[in-house]
Amino acid sequence: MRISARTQYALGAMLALAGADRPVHAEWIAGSQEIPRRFCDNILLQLRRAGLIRSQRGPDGGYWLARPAGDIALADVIRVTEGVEPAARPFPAAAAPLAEIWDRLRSHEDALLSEITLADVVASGTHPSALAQQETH
Amino acid sequence: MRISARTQYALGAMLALAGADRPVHAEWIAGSQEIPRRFCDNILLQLRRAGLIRSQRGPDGGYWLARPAGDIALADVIRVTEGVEPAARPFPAAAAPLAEIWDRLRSHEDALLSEITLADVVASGTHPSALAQQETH
DNA sequence: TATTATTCCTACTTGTATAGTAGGAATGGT
DNA sequence: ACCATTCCTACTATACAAGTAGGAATAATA
Repeated sequence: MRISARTQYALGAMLALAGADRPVHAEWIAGSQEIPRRFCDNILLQLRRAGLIRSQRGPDGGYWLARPAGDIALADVIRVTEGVEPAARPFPAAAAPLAEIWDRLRSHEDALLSEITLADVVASGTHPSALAQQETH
Repeated sequence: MRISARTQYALGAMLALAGADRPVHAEWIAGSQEIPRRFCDNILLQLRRAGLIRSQRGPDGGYWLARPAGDIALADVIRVTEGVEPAARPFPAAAAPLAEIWDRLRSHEDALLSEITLADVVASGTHPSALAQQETH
């Protein structure tokens, strides 16, 4: 389970937005999440194009979530920054049974990341037990 | 869950050895698993140094498993080829709750790959149901 | 309308890892 | 002596990740 810096930053930015109650500047996001300033711009742009956040230009502009934090899963963010994987090269027939295992792992990962929302993670910051319950249902 | 070509090949090679009942040549392993010939050498060398396989030089030399296929987990092979991850960079404090999630995913992955052995995978080639039972105990 | 702060966009640079290849030395059977 | 094999170091080429550069577009404010 590879997590690129880009993805980590994107999730951080989304969590920052989830915790804010009004539009915030890229400057502030970058600062609070320790994201290199211009790289942050770059990532926010990508998130906006994907429809996860919205923005306003000019002084007193900023960014905010396009949907409530409870409606955005971690997987939604990750899919954007990691892009869609280029369909693994043709499998050596002899090792085919492994494919089933990779599939199982991928499914589990996908299920978990799809059911945890930004709101869950924000809540887990204050209620440390919140996330622990996620896996059970 | 990233699987490099190297790891995929290494697992293929190990499965090939698990299915053989006597020492086999790198030539044959490379052929049956569609591994580039010299890259295969390279990988077998790494597996031998890690103690997973043994070898014999000269004509009629070859490779074989160092332990029974039932005693070698997929994770044993993967740890060798993927090396040990270089301890993720310091975490932006603001996104700390994510660390817990990455940990959970990694643990699950590790548990699954540690309990499936080469023998299990070989068996699943003939009994397609064999692998499906693994996750339950 | 000029100024200024912000988002927006393309393209570039640089570092690192992956996927292999090259050339040959060492070994062991015949 | 010969030959097939494993063994070993080092090299190359490509792709991707991480981040930077330069500036255009937009919008509030004076």
